[in-house]
Amino acid sequence: MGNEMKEHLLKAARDLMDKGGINALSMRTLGNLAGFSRTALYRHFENKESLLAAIVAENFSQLEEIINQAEEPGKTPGQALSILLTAFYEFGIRHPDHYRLMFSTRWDETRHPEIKQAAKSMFAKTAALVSGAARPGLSPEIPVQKTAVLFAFIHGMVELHLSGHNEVSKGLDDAQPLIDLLIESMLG
Amino acid sequence: MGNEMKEHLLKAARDLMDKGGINALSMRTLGNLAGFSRTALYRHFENKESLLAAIVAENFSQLEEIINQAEEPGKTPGQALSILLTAFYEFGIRHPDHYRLMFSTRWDETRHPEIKQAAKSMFAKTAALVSGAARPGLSPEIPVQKTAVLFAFIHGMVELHLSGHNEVSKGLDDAQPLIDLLIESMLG
DNA sequence: ATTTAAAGTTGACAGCGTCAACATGGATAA
DNA sequence: TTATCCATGTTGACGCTGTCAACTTTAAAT
Repeated sequence: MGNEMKEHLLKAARDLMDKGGINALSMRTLGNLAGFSRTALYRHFENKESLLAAIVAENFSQLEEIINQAEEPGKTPGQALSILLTAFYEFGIRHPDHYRLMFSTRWDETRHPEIKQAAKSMFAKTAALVSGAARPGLSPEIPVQKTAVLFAFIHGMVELHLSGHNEVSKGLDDAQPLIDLLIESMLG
Repeated sequence: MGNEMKEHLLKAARDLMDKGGINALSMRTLGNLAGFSRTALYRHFENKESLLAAIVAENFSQLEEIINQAEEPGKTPGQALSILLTAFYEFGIRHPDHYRLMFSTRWDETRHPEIKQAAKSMFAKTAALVSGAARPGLSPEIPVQKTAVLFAFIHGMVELHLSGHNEVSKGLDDAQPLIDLLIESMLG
């Protein structure tokens, strides 16, 4: 089964990244770590980009699952949004290299449609929550705009943290008040 | 004068980046483009990281200048904030590789203190505007938190745009309403 | 004028992604 | 059963990268 081999390679690639970051992941060392020669992977992945794309696709599934699990019943839309954004932020903090691979890379939409679709799906889920919190009679594009603001905010929070540029929030404990402040401002 | 040579090299480095992006900037081609041999630069910059750090330091000065120029008299703090964030966003859109170098890279605070200080200076300037818009008697840490939210938001907007992950705002025209929506929500 | 230090050059090393040529083995077709 | 073919894996090679060591040249300082 070729799929078995692919999964084996993806697992080994994750081990390399977990140990030494994105720079430790080279096609040659990956081949060796997996117990093959330097170029054996090229029978299973066209090139490094497609290997990374496969990892990213897995990550998006994982992130979507985390977000779904964070959903608890009996919450107001505002509380649900807070939980969602917090889970998103925590994912970024805990998996820096994977997060950057997912969101700081330009994934060609035509070459990697699964990735773009996963991102859109997450956006839609968030937009639904925002719409649920909107007062009836509100202009229909407003929730989409608010969702975009929330997404840009939480993504910026993660990126600033990962690059050490965040002068205020040093971790999740500091980020939580900012998340809630924004949600209150936008939905209150 | 060694400084002359440094400036010449930095100028050539910018030309390389402008023409072919960050990947086109290699020490070897830079040396050749500047009219020297492969390794001549190493007499002026310790390594590639310190060369990039010098470029980034220049960029921060440039960005600060742009932001200062965007300041117009006779504006409310909300309007001034909108202008500031818009100028920041536009800078990121117009200089993708430089922006990523500035904000998507972990610049060691002890090794490159100028860079960290430039970022803090920008943050402080923004915080002053937010404080100016705050109603008197407000808890003093609230403006700082609001500033952090605004900064994360605008940075996220740029990053999402640069990586093609922004499902809503495709450019400045689409970003402007989001910027103003957030400012109204936070300061209104 | 002699010493010294800065600046520039060439050769080399280890690493990278990736291609071409070749070997091997197992499934498939005759 | 035998012959063919294709998927898989290996080795060698190319051109690229950052960077160091050794050497030469140039200019300044004593």
